[in-house]
Amino acid sequence: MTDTSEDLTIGQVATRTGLSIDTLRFYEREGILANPVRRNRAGRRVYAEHDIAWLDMCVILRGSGMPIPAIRQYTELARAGDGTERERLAILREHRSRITAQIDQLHRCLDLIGYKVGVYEDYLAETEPEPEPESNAEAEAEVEADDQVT
Amino acid sequence: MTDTSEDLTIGQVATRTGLSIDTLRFYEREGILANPVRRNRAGRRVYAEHDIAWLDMCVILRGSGMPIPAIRQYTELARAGDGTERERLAILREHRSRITAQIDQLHRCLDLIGYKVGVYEDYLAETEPEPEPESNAEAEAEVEADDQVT
DNA sequence: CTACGAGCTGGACTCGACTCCAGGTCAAGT
DNA sequence: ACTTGACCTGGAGTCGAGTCCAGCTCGTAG
Repeated sequence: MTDTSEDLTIGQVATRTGLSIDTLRFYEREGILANPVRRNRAGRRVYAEHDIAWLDMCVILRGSGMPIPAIRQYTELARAGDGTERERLAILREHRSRITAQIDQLHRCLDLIGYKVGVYEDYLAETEPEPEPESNAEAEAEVEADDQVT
Repeated sequence: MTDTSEDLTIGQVATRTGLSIDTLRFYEREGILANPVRRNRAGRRVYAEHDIAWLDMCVILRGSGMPIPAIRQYTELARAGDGTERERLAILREHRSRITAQIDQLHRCLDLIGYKVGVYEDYLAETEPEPEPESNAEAEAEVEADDQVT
């Protein structure tokens, strides 16, 4: 069942997931594919549509900083099937809390940067109202260490 | 000027910034300290209060994923002083846009996880309404590969 | 005097996540 | 028959960001 339906080569999977071929093989070695990849008689990998879906998920999780061991753990539980739902849920919840913490941290950084950008914008608006289209004049300005700009 | 005011040892800076001593020396080698660290006659590093402020900023920037070369670049401009404000502003703006992109990405991941958590919660609520306080019974459930749980 | 704790240096090591490479196989096209 | 392109393997290399270590120097306390 589900045999001649929609088989994909590693190249196709690479273009569709945005991962490199090397990374796909690497992920396979790392055991984060939902099920062992089939091979054709030439020994080449044969992927199915649902591998794409799984990999898309992996891409999102990786993009959010989930380390490969955690993804592998989740994958193994999913492979094991029934009875592992609680653990999978725990993994997801934990990663979610890490993500929200990370978002908070990023917002703190945004605040900092927003403040600094404001300072610089004000400064530049004061001192140089015109954008000055063409000039590579090197200004050897007074380098007086000012604690103003932190 | 500003000599005997508030000198700090590397150990104090480490505890106050949360960075390790090794990391502080590493950052110094990487050139992301606003000004060269002074030394006492024994050759030991002597930090000042404003180094803490600068390092706190570095910690925030690093925490938001800004790579060390970018921080160094910014630092060098800040060291160079007047005339580099435009460039500093550009660096900040660029990093800001990377941060917002990253936040978006994290939110997308949160959506995914939120969805999955919901699925698992519903599933567990259906099949096991009681939290079952004490039980390590290993349920060898039917392991039928279901595409339901992606 | 000796021991200790805190620092110092240069350089090696680790870790995570890829990325690259040499050398080989296979199927299809010319 | 031969070339090409896509794929294979095992293993080495890279990169970023620290982290660790051996062996040394101080200053102080017992």
